[in-house]
Formats: sequence, structure tokens, C-alpha cells
Amino acid sequence: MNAKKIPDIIIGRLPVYLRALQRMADMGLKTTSSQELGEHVGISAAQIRKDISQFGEFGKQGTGYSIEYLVNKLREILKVDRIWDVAVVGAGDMGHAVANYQGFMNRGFRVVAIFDSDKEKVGHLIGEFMVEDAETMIERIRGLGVRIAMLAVPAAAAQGVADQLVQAGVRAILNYAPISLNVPGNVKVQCIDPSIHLQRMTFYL
Amino acid sequence: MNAKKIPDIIIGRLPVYLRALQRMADMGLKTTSSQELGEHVGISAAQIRKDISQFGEFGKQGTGYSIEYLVNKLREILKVDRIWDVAVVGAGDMGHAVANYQGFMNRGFRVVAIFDSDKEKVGHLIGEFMVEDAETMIERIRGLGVRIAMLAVPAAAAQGVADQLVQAGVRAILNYAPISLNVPGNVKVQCIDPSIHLQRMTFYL
DNA sequence: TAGATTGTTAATCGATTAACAATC
DNA sequence: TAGATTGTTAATCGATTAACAATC
Repeated sequence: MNAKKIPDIIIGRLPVYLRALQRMADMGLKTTSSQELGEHVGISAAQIRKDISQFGEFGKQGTGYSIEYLVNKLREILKVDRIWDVAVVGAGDMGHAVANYQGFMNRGFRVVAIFDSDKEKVGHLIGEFMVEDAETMIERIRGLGVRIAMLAVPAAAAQGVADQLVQAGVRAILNYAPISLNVPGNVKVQCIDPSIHLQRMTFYL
Repeated sequence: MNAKKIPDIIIGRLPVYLRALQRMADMGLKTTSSQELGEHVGISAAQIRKDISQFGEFGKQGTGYSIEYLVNKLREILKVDRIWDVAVVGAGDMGHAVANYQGFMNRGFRVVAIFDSDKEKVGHLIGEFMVEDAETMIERIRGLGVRIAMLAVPAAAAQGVADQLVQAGVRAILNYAPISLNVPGNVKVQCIDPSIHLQRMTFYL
């Protein structure tokens, strides 16, 4: 269906290309080459050409790629040529930070609701959002048709909340809890655990 | 020096193993197998055995691995058998969240200082830390001997701050700014960009 | 046209898996 | 001992790179 089965590892690089290209566009640049883009993102020119060519012939020999055109193509491919509604679960410091995060703008996402199980927090404002009761979460996410959630609850609660999110129809979870989640095969998970990222660097110090 | 050159991809998985093993230890478990650990982290048993065996023979045929022993070995290998001081740059919502983050405990890190260039923020408390002036950052980081920093400043400022951090002796940067940083080869960078992580999932929706 | 750069092929390189002897 | 599981080898699989014809 989606072309002839693209490897995950290629999909994983496309957002990085897109971010660099959008930055170039913001700077007023019109075209770039695999060479130049590669220098920006730290990936070989050959690999960038190969990755992009999986999806079509978007470049021109001799001149390279039109930045605007390639941005549009990548946005289509990654399905961020639209705005996805995102739910945040957990209204602690991290939930607070992601709910207020300005960096989703022009990247395809917007936060539409935030939930917490702590009755003390329910009803309070976080930025422009009122914290909603986690007990109403499943119904509310179903009602809103939300497919993407960011999970910012304590590790001990994370698996239970993830199960509820799946039940509510969520198909992509950005997990800030420091734990490996177990989800059905049709649900995608990406993990952000600062300690894991730091531990990937200390080995080399 | 460090054994016979371990691939980055293996180093990247070790923190995930460590996190799962520490969790098992917290639950009071004493031993595990590559099979069981693999189910927890979603990696094949063969791969886990192969990864671990790069560093020594830590298991026992027939019984598997002592969790406590393996945790200690992984902590040594990753050099988190100590506490690393970490500096936070940027006292916005994200800097706030990482400075207060409780999840560094027992993972090898502690925040020791937070900096911002906004004079309005300097002197104010964030949790237990007083926000320090970014102008004093280089000297202060040198004085403290900090080797690790978390960068939570706007994209436009990130490269400049990264250059300063490198100049101050920092050798590992956890970058929360949505931009690819350019650093010398002896400096490690890991990126956390929620939009990138989300865009890695929307393709599959 | 001459120069530049793509898209693609083939060659290389590296990572994962399967299988099993060793052994607890 | 019998059963279980490691560490390791060889086979498979997949990803990256180099090279170049095509062509803008």
C-alpha cells in the first residue's frame, strides 16, 4: 500500500531532514543539494539521496532539490501536512512543559487536552488548558477523536494509563515515563527518558 | 583502550537493559534470563546475549544472569557507577522541568546549576536552584568541572550556547532545542525534540 | 556546452538471527 | 542426571557507501 515497505530507520531520518529544510526555508533559501543537507544533519549525501528516492524523484540533476517542494513532499509522506490533535496525560512539571511547548507550531501538532488523576490539579489552568479528570479521559479522547498522546505520568502509573489510551483509540504514544511500555502491534511508541539519553553519552567520557 | 571498539548501537541499548534490570531489582527479583529481559525491552534474547557478552561473561549457563551483578556491571560500563554533575541552560518551562526532574536519582546524574540569559529570571529560584546569569556560565562550569549539560534554550540561541559549553569543557550535551548542533568530534550530543519523535509515528497512522 | 548533481546499481560493510556446544 | 541457558560461531539479513550513467 504505502509504497513497497519503507524501513523504519529511513522513516526515522525524514523528520530530521524536514526540520533542517524548514529551517533553510525560514532563512530564505530556495534550493539545496544532498551534499549541503547532509552537512547540516550529519548524514552522508549518498544516504540522503537514497532515502529521498524511496518516495519519488524529487530532485533535479545539476541543481539539487527545491526546498519548498521537498518540504511539502516530506510533510505529505510523514502525514504532517495537517494538524494532529494531541492529548497530554499528567500535569506535573513535564506535562506542564509539553502542554505549553511552542515548538509544535508548523510541525503538525497541537495539544487539545491535558489530564491528571490528582483531584487537586483537576480544574486548574495550565497555560490555556484546564486540567481534566483522568477518570473522564477515555470517553473524552474517544469523543475528540485523538490518535496521539504524550504520557507524562510517574513510571508506576504509566503502563495502566497506556492501556487506557489504547482502549480510547490512541495509536501513537510519546512516552516520557522511564519505563518500557507494552502495547499492541498497531500502536507506536517513542520514548523520551533523559537518563537514558545521558547514559548513552557517559560511556564515551 | 575501551575493549575492542564497541559499536554505538550496542552502547545505545545498554541503558535500556539497565533500566529494566533496575526495575526488576526494585521488584525484588534476583535473577533473569536473556529471554525474560528481552520480553521486557522488546529485543531478541540472542541480541541481548551478544550485546552483554561484548564486555565479559556475566551470566551462568542454566540459570541466567544475577540481576544485581549485571546492574553493577552495566553501571560500570556506562560509567554511571558514580554521580555526574549536570548543568541546565535555559530556565523556561523545559529548563524548569528538567531541573526539577526526580528521575535522575539512582541513574547517575544530578543537576548542580541552571543558567539563563534573561536578567528577569536571574536570581529567581527554580526548585532548590537559583538561576544564574548566562554571562557567568563558562567560568562557573569550568569551576565546577561540569562535563555534561542539558540545553533548553530557544533554537536561535542553541548553537551559540553549545559553542560556549564546549569552550567551558562540557563533553556531552543533551539538546532540547529543535535544531541540529554542530560540535567538535570529541563532544557527544543527544537530541530530544518532541516534534521529531511524533513525526516518526505519524507516518504509520 | 561544461559543470553539477541526481537516482540507482553493485559492492561493501555491519548488524541480527539461528543454532548449538559448553556447562551450570 | 536432566533441563535450562549461556557465549559464540556461522549464516542471513539489511543498511551504507562508492561509483557512475543520466540529465538538468
